Amino acid sequence: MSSSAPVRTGYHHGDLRNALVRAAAELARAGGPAAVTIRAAARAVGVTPTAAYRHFAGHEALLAAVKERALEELARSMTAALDSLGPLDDPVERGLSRLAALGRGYFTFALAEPGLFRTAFTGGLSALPPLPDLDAAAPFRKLVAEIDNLAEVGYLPERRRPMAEMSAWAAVHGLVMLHLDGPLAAAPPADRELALERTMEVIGEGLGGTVLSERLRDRIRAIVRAH
Amino acid sequence: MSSSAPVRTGYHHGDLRNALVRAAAELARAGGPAAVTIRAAARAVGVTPTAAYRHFAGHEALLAAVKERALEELARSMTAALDSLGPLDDPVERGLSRLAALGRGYFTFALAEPGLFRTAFTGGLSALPPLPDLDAAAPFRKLVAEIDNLAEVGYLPERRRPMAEMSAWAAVHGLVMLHLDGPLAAAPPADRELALERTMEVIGEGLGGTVLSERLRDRIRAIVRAH
DNA sequence: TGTACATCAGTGAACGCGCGTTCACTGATGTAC
DNA sequence: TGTACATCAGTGAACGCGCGTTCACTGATGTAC
Repeated sequence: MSSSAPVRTGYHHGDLRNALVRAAAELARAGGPAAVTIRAAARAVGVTPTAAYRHFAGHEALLAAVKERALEELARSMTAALDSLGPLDDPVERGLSRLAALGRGYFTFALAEPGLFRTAFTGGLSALPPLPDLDAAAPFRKLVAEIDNLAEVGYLPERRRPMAEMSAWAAVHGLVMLHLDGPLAAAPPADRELALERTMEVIGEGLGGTVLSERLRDRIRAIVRAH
Repeated sequence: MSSSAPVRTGYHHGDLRNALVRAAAELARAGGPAAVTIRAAARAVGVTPTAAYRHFAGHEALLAAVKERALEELARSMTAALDSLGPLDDPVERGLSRLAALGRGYFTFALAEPGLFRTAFTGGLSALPPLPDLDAAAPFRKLVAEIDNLAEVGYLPERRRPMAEMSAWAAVHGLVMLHLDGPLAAAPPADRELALERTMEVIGEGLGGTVLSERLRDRIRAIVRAH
């Protein structure tokens, strides 16, 4: 009944750090970045705020831990979308499909878990490491891998390779913003799906500088639609 | 000397509402959305916080006024970029050039006035009206006009028209995010320019589903580079 | 195997902060006659 | 042209809020001998 009343055994918690991060992540899920406070997390765990300072330098450190967690969950959503793809022989078709799946996974997570998504990217995209070591962030690492593959496979000519991951990330991330609190927030579902579909097409064609075949476009559309 | 000491004549201000919005906008410029408070704005004008309540329902109303102002300034930056374009005869070349200029204007404003930009879009893109009446926001209105033109001119086939403005906005907005606090924030200027250039190319080619001629690509690149 | 003691992980009370907002008020302005 | 009075636009003091953070402390744990 009193699922909100935290029960704790004994004086020592044993795993307080993790418990606090977990609790803080739930706060973020429900209320976004502003809901992540040391006091609220401690309250949820059933511990004094002071106790949190044994495990975190301060509020900022707790928030950073939550952001990391949210980023991992985002990466999992992207992986899930990738895994739901059937096998494909043609390498270009396969590569473009995987790119579209990544975008779908990103988008789906953002709309399903706006609180976590917003928390991951509160204070801008500062949760992502600077350009040289972008691979440190799981979601970006996945994207870079697919873009690299698209280059190897010959779809992305060398001239078009630089910054291709930035354009792709930007388009999908921006589209999420448009949906989360923006003009598309209240749009009919059909419009929203169409917006994602068109954006993935634009990316697919724009990156390679290729006009996609009808068949390839259909594939992308199918992937984007199947959530 | 004491430029920060607000001097006021008489008991009645005469134009307090505007003075407060102006002051709040300066706070936003310097410190982003969090710096916009009723108390700080009143302080800057040299008036009691209570006085602000004669002109604004509360903090939210003041913030909304600042957002509006910031959006207008953004629109002006976009217009300026448009105006700096030379005359062009070929309608497609002209249309694509204008689209690129719009993107450049958006980008330039965001990087030059991060505080105002962040304030305009704090709480997501909620400063923008919902889809049906997007034209109410000046920056979006400009974008839609150019996309419409691209359709009229025959560059955007009917199938590709829907949501084209969303994809374009998303890509540029997302790219700005990547720069403002993201992985590109500390990147070398050459990389940052390249990212914008490539993104505008991807949009240009991806929207129309066309491979741009070498000449057209050069034009876009030139526009993006000339800030 | 028992005990002394250092160390670790919590408690409880309190602080200051700056904010948004409300209250009863007063000085300035303008309008009817 | 002067005056009474309604109205408007400010003042000044105070509230409560929830937060982050610090202090001196105490209960629990584990290790040396």
